[in-house]
Amino acid sequence: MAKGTKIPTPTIERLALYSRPLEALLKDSPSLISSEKLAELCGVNPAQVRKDLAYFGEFGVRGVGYDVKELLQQIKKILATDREWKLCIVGMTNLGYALLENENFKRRGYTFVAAFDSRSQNLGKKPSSGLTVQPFSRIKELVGMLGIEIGVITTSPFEAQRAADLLVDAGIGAIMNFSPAQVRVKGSRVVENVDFTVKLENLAYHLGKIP
Amino acid sequence: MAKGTKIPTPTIERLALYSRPLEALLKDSPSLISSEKLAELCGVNPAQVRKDLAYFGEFGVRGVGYDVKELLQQIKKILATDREWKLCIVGMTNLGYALLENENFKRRGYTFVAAFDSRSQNLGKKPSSGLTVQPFSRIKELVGMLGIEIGVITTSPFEAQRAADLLVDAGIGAIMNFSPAQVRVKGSRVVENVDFTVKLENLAYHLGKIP
DNA sequence: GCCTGTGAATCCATTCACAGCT
DNA sequence: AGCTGTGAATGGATTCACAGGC
Repeated sequence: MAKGTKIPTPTIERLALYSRPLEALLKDSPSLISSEKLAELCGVNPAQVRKDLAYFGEFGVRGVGYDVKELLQQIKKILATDREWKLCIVGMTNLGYALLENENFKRRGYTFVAAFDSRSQNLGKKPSSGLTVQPFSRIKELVGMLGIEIGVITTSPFEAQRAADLLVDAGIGAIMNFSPAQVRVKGSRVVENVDFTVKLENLAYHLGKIP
Repeated sequence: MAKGTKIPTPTIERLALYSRPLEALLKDSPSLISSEKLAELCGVNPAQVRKDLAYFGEFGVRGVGYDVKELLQQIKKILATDREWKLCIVGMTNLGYALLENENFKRRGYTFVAAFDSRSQNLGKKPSSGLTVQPFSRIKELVGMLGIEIGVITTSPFEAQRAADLLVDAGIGAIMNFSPAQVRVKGSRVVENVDFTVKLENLAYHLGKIP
């Protein structure tokens, strides 16, 4: 596969998807898996699996399949999840707290090293071992000092844009926004808007049509 | 636009997106908006906005634009969010608790009427006014009795499939799964898998390529 | 003149089908 | 024989560009 090809976003998201069952299969042996088997576990098409992987190299053996352990390693390398990432949370809402303590994040090497809130009554609290809630005014200083790479926004929708601006100004690399307000940033920074009321509304739409 | 046309999922998700700024614009007057303006607020293409809306009718006036209030009403009707929906949470993790108390859900008419957990030490607690945590064994009974339409799974990945099976068996209409394990259900039930570690991994991928 | 509604054109992603390797 | 890697074919979704109505 030619280098420099633009990789489709759905492909990246599926790579993450593939890694879940692979992790579970690590203990099994023989640790080989076919594209058909993996596809079934993830609910996708086998050709899709092969094409996704082929963007990055030839990881399989024709007539045999993929080695589970090696494939997982390769995927982690591609996704850059073979190392620790430093995050901060902005907005100590219940959701912010839940993410801070989230086992699935920890397990994958996403570590929260700072927490911010704008409401003075929340400052100084310790929602997690070693973390003290800091005011927005310290975002710039701490993002730089601690080398924070990803900012997670869990404020109310009204504060989301301000939070994003502060993070960008602090030189953050990427933003994940959980508030139901689209945030816009200048430059080529990476932003994921994960508004899950949108997903709920998709469910409501489908349910509303049936009865 | 012909009736019976299959509506693309992205269109539904964007309709939800459009409704956010429209709600904020409700108080303004004159309460008119052009596809271009709305598109800009949501970060999409103006033609996209018009095409999305055209699937469902002619809501605008040529040469003028869309009436904010009426457009919002129409969108809510399409998405079936002009009424209350009854939900339950399965898995009283931090995330489960955060969703239960989530203002954005409440504001949009999504009401949690039951909460379940499998761990006996959590049973009987009252995470929210009027709600008592119930064992999995009561899912079937309560989903039927309370008329619960949407089940939200916030268990560990290891319990997610069992939770889904129990919900389906109880006759639930739709499932939203927050655990990082794909759940599969038989039949035509609607399932949304909202694994946000997948989104994080997308950010990591992009960040990993830059420096 | 202005902005919607929409066929046509383009772009992107998925699936098929088979050549190629073990 | 079996399963990967991939060009070709298909299927969707987005964008363009303009006709149509205020």
